[in-house]
Amino acid sequence: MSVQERKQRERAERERLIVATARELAEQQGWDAVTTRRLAERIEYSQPVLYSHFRGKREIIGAVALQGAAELATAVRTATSAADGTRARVAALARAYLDFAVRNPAVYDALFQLDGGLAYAQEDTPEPLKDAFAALLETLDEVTGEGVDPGLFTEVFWAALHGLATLTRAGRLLPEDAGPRVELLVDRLAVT
Amino acid sequence: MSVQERKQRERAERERLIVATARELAEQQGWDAVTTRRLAERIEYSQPVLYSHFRGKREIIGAVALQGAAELATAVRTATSAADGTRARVAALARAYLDFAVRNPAVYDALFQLDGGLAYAQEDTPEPLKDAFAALLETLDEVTGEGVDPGLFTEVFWAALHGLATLTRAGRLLPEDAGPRVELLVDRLAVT
DNA sequence: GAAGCGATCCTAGCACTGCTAGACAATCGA
DNA sequence: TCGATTGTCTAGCAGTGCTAGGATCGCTTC
Repeated sequence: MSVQERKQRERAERERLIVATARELAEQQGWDAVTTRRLAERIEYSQPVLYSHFRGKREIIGAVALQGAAELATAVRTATSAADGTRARVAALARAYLDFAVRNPAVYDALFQLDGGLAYAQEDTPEPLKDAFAALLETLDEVTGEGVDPGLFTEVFWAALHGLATLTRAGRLLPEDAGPRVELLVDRLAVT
Repeated sequence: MSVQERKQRERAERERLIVATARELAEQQGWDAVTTRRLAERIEYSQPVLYSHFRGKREIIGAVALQGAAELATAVRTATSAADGTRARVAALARAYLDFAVRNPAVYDALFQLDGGLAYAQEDTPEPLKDAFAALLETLDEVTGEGVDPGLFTEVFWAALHGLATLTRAGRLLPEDAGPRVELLVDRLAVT
């Protein structure tokens, strides 16, 4: 049995290598540069090997997205837990979220921009995605305000952050005023 | 000279046909289905003809985007001018914007999601894009609040709308609660 | 230790993409 | 009517995601 176990281990290791390499390549040169040929070459296997691990490129993007969701949740929780006071916590959340988008553009794309074949806002939504949303909700729950559903409020707040992140990165908004924009958003949306 | 004029007219007409066909095809089957071959076939010319009008596919997307920007501006202005009262005007703006995104997904993508080779938030930004932003600013100026730059406020409000539009359309938010989300956004962001 | 068998991987190829060079034909001015 | 110019098309390039089929390797059994 140990032979099979070793093989399984090696297979899992190679799968990790594929995802890590795809992510690395995407962060370096954008997702357009992540072709199956280039990816195969980098992991030093032939193209079809990729398809023995994933159904296709889409699923590879999905794998990167799940990894990113977990990291995003961690980043948000770390930032909020280090902040004192309600207002500061929400501001920290917003900054951490936008910071993540700036620092990991390819991962952010995989999560929210590209089609990774993942289910969102449904029962069969993968746990990391649900948890990332939960990480936002934990802090935003405090500032939802009376008579408003915390889930709904979180969605709106998240959408605003997402809008800022994507429009800035696509050159639709100049990055210079990013700071004041976040301050304005927090001051207005959050009830403290 | 009239011969040349006729030719110019015919050329311009064909260019309109290309843009209109690209838009139609994109709305029907998504931008992925808009290949240069399919597009050429639909306008009943060969592929290279496209390249005598546009540098490439990107520029065709850009042309659709400019068309969309003008329509978006009109839609927003029509909606706001029909509303009575500040609060109602802002709500009408938000609904008109989101409605435009839902009704013209491909055009919305061309404007804010895809690369149409256009300059945004700069001096050489095409007029229709500037004007679409101006259409938002005209109404949002009223509810900016003291001590806040109207341009900055418009950017934030716009980003929030953009976030709602894209996340909803990408399946990240369920469309059911679209109404309450807009109400919440307007109530919180706008100072009335 | 050898033989057979199954899992694993690669070569080669399909149908498609955006884009372009060069041949060809139609139209214009002289 | 002739030459030149403009316009259009055919054919092809390099690249894409993905897959069928054969070859090779390593494990298991005798």
